[in-house]
Amino acid sequence: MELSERKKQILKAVVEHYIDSAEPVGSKLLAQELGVSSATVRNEFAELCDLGYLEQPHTSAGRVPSPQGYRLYVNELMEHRSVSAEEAEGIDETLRSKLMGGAITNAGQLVSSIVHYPAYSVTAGNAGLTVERFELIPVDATGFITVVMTDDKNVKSQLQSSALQFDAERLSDLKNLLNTHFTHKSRAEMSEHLMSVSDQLPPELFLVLSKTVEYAAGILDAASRRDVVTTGASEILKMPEYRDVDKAHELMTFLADNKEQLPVPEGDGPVQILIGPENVDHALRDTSVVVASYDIGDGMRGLIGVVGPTRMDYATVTARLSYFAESLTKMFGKGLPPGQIEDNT
Amino acid sequence: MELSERKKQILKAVVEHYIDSAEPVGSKLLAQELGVSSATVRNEFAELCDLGYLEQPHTSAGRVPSPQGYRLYVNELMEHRSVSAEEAEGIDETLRSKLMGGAITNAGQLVSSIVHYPAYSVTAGNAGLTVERFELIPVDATGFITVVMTDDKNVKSQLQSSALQFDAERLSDLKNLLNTHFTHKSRAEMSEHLMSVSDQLPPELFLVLSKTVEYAAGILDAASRRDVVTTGASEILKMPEYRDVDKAHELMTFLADNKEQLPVPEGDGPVQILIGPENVDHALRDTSVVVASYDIGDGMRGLIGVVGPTRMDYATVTARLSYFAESLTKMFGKGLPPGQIEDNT
DNA sequence: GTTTAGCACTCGAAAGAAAAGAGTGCTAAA
DNA sequence: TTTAGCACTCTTTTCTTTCGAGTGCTAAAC
Repeated sequence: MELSERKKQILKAVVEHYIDSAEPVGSKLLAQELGVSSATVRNEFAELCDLGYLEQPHTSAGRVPSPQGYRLYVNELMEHRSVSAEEAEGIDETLRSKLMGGAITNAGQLVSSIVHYPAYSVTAGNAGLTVERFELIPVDATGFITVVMTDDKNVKSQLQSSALQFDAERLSDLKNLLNTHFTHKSRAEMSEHLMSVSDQLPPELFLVLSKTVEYAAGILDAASRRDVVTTGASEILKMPEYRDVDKAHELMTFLADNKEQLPVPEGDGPVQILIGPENVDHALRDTSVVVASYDIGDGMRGLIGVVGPTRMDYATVTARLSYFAESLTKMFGKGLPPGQIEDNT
Repeated sequence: MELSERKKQILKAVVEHYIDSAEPVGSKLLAQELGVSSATVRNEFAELCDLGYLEQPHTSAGRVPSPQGYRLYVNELMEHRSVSAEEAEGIDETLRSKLMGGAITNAGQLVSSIVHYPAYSVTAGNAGLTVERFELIPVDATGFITVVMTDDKNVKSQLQSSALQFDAERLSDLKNLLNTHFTHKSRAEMSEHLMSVSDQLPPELFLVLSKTVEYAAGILDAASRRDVVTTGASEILKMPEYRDVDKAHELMTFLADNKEQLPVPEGDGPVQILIGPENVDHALRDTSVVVASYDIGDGMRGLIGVVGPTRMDYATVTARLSYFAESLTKMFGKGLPPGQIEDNT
């Protein structure tokens, strides 16, 4: 059953008042606002309660939106705001100054400072990554530099030393071996192949080879790992719902220790909203999460989320977060050279 | 004036009781413990108050150690505990499992989980670092890999592209140019030299050169930066002194936003303790900080600190922290290959 | 001279009582 | 269908009271 126009109006008003006061909203206030009597509003309240859109903390308190109420608000009632010029300027400025050659993992921190809720940032793991090319550069008698380029054109390198003497020729042989047999292979295939050549090589050489391969495997591992970074947890202490230290503590330790369980929706829309009990995780039962994804390039996506009480300022958060995500995407799209966006190499 | 033996004993007892109860300690309790009457203890209390070692929150409460009292306790009275076998095992285990190829910046997190106070970790900035060697590896017509080895034998690399065509010879020329004029130079010298050659080179070549030099300069910058990472801030919410949300909030935002101001003592001893007002920073006025430094190798030192209320369990924290720092030093000393201890390359 | 028993006193914390106030639900009239 | 009116419910706030731990001081005991 579709709600009457007035019921929607009332629900909207309740949600918005509650969002910025954190106090149950009573009939008198809305009566004034709608130009009807408080009794009328009360009747509507009662019905909205029956329908499950509102709740009352106790008999003689005002009404509070239920999760279902928030859901309706977010889906239909909320005015989709876009960021104001000043906000946009502020966000751009933040991005410019803080992300300059800086780690993508800091994205969460920036968002948190923009929306004033805790935020998290998920670096998309690239599981299918392989090595495109090995390069070995002699340094001295027993050491050389290993350079590994992955097929997303990232380059990592390390100094490697071995007991074995390596002249240029030998190094070149090793390099060829690596490039012919260990490129464009998955982690598992690399290990497998390493095993298979273990008895065809002199043991010292094999040792060096395996060290190099392990280094490369480590790079692939690191790239496939989905890293979650949370920031701004202390923001929640400003909110009345977390005046209760125990509640605050619960959420904060969750954000610190169980961040891997923060929602990572398989996205369709640009911004997704999870309200209270819609979160699978029990610890997030009375928080809401707003998540946006952005394009890193190479078809890969990063994810940023905002966590807050169900009484979250959805309109503002959604607007800022999606603007932020768009800006990030644009930034990457503009084709910054990989060396500059590459995270902390 | 030297305190009498009994006064010391009483002070010690007050500190230790207060450390684990967070309640002012009364004369009755100590009377029982020392085998004297409560009146005697009260007399001693009064004198210790006059001398500034104890304080009373209000007339009819027990006594609480003053910062000066803690100081005396830490300097003379505290039994310097060493970690138990189980603790040592636990710490070693933590180190082994979590630091495997892992970031040194996580040291703080480990310490925090070991001592149950917020912790911070400072990566020692190496300001005098220079580039030891450049290496350029051709990839395709317009791109090459830049490899930079610094004089601490760390190697970083990046893919660089340019509008200019680079054949092997030209690349080799560029490499020689870099290695002859831009190695073993400070950041400033590099920039300076770059300026001075700007008109002696064809502009396109100069562009590529400067990109490369800037990349190297960025690496030196990053290495010289003193990074501070804080973790475990939520630990404070367990402590009675931070049941007050506003206090907790103050400290937490300080740990999140002003971590650069956390004390970085120019160390002499292995572990340093700063008690309450001994901290210069106002926000740390009623917290204590315990800091230890560890050897990274190359003569460089890292720093880990623990932050907590003045009523901190100094004996345990000191013991665990110094054991942790020693273990870290040993780990580095054992000569793990640079590639493994190198932070997130 | 130091220690101890005794006792009146202080002050915060906890418990209880009372008042205030916001908001409701229901009924009956407009 | 809306509204005014009114009794009722609960929380919040405030004020008092009580309770008790702990003190400081004095005078006696060791």
